[in-house]
Amino acid sequence: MKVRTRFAPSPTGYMHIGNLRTALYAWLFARHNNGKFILRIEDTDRNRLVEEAGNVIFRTLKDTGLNYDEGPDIGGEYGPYVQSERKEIYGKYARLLVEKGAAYYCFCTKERLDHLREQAAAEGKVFKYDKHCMSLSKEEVQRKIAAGEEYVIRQNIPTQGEASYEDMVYGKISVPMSDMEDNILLKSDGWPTYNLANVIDDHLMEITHVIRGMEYLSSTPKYNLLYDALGWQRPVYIHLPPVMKDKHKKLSKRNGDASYEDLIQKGYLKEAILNYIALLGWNPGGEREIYSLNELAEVFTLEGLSKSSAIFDIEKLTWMNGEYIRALSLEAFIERARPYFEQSLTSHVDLKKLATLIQPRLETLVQIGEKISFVNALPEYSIDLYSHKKMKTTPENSLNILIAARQKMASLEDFTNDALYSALLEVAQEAEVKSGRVLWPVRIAITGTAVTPGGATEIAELLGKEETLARMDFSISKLERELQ
RNA sequence: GGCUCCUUGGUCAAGUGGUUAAGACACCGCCCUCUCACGGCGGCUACAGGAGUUCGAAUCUCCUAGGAGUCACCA
Repeated sequence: MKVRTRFAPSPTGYMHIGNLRTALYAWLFARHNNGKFILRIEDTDRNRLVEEAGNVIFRTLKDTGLNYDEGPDIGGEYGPYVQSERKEIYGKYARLLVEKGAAYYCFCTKERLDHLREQAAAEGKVFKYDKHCMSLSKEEVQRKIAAGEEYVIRQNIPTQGEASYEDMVYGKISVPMSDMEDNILLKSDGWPTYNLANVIDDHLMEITHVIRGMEYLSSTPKYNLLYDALGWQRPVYIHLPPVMKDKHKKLSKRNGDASYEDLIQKGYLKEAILNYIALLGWNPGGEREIYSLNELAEVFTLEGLSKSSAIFDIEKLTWMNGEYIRALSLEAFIERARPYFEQSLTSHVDLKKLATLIQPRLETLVQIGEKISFVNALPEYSIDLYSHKKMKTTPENSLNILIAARQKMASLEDFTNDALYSALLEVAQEAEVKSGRVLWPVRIAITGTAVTPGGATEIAELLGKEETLARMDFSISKLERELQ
């Protein structure tokens, strides 16, 4: 059997991490099995459409490398791949279901339904449609339709027995028929509901494995009834546990910002995002955690899927992102980081040198700005920074050291890290103090920053001789002034 | 509330009757070290609770509790 999976989002907003993970798993399963991955847009709810949403889906899938073999914008032999372009198909099958007795026309008004609902609520019962219109004769139905009465088509669900199926992750699921309602298959506006459309499309598109969120776990038996009525083979079901924001809430764009695009905005690498969410609810068994997309496709199997929900942990993603950043070649890193450098760097320094210092110290790309601000200009700083207990430095004992260091540095032809380092060690020796007594003050003097990506000599090399000496001079006079 | 499902440390998780109950993130400590980070070493913390079955239960059964999903002319 040729595996065919699909990702079938409705274009009603942004794509968040839970959606992306569903797409990822469907993609991985298809790729692992040498099958096809299909994108289908489910836009039958004409009221909830969001203008840009379709494009966000296309863009995200392309950007992440979750390439689809068939889809709205690339076509395929099972198209169209947008439900709004398949309207007649659903109508046709809805009527076929009526003929087979698996569905029926319903003319009940909203008023009657609301009344029934209120009644049920008053009695403390769960509302369930009473199959009122099922008793209508064929003639009555014809007459009403001819008279232009609005109608829907409802699924006719047996009142007795149990409906069950085998889910690949949750195992056997069985639901009493009596708990299922005669859902609407075709709305009065002529559009199908998900209940009908997903079945028709998955079958017509020859989807073999339906991979989707577990919110469909208990309604799947109803869909199976439709497959059975039509004499179609049921697909294999793979329901996924949800990705949570915390113990109680599902991840949502509203109360967090875990959309894919938000994470990219925050400086996360797409590879890290994919890698992290792949492991949120699935694991390959071993201890390895870093996998490229293709490596994931190689090892992905259903056995690794878990049944329980998983909380999205930004901390771990952040760690993994750091791993990905560090694994980049210097060139690749500079390429990725360029926009951030351009945004926050105003002075001219050797980008390669800066990148070398910064790359191993980054967890996200946006941290670049804060980490390199001292490069642009010496910030306002307090001379308290010269105090460091472990280095045994104070503003007072730093002053003379800085003067000596400044003189030594000025005499250097070769203003590189190594040369600077040995020069400053000499200063320490001459003053008969430990290296930290000179390296710490120098770093503070030229950066005015407590924590910097690199030591005193690395930063001196980065800034260059002229700038370094200028900053030394400034800091020396600042100290002289403030120590009076 | 009915129905469906879930439950190993703060988080992700290995584990499928016999283990000192892995590993990772986070946190803490130490080491490395010109600050920080990286790296190395070590520590902390878990089988939701209770009954069974069994020589033996995180693993099997039942009950309880907690949680999630669903109960739309949304998907």
